[in-house]
Amino acid sequence: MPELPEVESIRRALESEIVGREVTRVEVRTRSVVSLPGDPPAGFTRARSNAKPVRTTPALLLVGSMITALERRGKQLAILGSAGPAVGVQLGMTGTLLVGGEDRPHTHVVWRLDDGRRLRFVDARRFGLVAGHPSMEELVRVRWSSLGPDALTISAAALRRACAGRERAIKAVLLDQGAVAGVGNIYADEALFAARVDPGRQASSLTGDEIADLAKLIRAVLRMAIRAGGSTIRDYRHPGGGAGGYQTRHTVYGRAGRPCVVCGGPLAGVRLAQRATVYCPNCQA
DNA sequence: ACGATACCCTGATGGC
DNA sequence: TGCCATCAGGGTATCG
Repeated sequence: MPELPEVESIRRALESEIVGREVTRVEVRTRSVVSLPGDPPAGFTRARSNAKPVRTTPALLLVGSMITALERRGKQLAILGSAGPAVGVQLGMTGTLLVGGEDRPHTHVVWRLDDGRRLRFVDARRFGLVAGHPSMEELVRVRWSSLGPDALTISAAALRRACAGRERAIKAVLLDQGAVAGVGNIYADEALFAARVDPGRQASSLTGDEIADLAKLIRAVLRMAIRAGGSTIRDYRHPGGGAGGYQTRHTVYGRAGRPCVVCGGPLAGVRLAQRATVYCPNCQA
């Protein structure tokens, strides 16, 4: 659900709220959204849901640690603990991290902090994951090593490498986290429109100039979205509960059939890489 | 190796 | 109103 700008907005908000706080206890309410060393692969655990009793490995979930930093790569978050452990958080489609506030349904993990507040992982669809690791190095090895370069700072050269030899559509490449980390369905369409590139173009067919332009516009679109606090379409909320503001600035996402903001022609809605895709057939020829 | 598919799960929406 | 089908911002496993 949340793409890079939403995850980065959450990271920044949490950074000022919880860095420096000590975790005094953790409550795992839904074991199937938690991954710990020795667990079977995610799919297996997922299918069996809560068949296993809750296992307590509090230190790996930061109990006894002070939170020292929050890091992000693509859409992935990491919460670092002073005693060594690091917790990876993947928000999936509907996941979020909240501090304080009202209790909510679909709360799966609750960390109690030394100032009395609680950090919660809430995720209606349960596509998200909270993963405890003994160290940040281990988290990076297990969960981040397969990610491509971060989209917020992607260079033209890096995007060229991601597209080289790829016969798939450029949009499919942008959505592939192993090629470019952080772009999801909204910002893929927005960046491709800004760059005037047809989302169905074969990635390998883009010229050097087109790649350079696209890389620059991916960075620009993501930066603007972060500045606006991300896009709130359905569920996304800041850790304090507020909504983002970038959804009012979408040029194509969610606007199929409506006029293109540049040429006035009707925007096309198609299905590409199993995702709803909106583009201007005239501007993105 | 790559690309396309199925699947994980709940909730909102639109058509009948 | 109620029911059903369809659709969602994502990631992974598996198959060809």
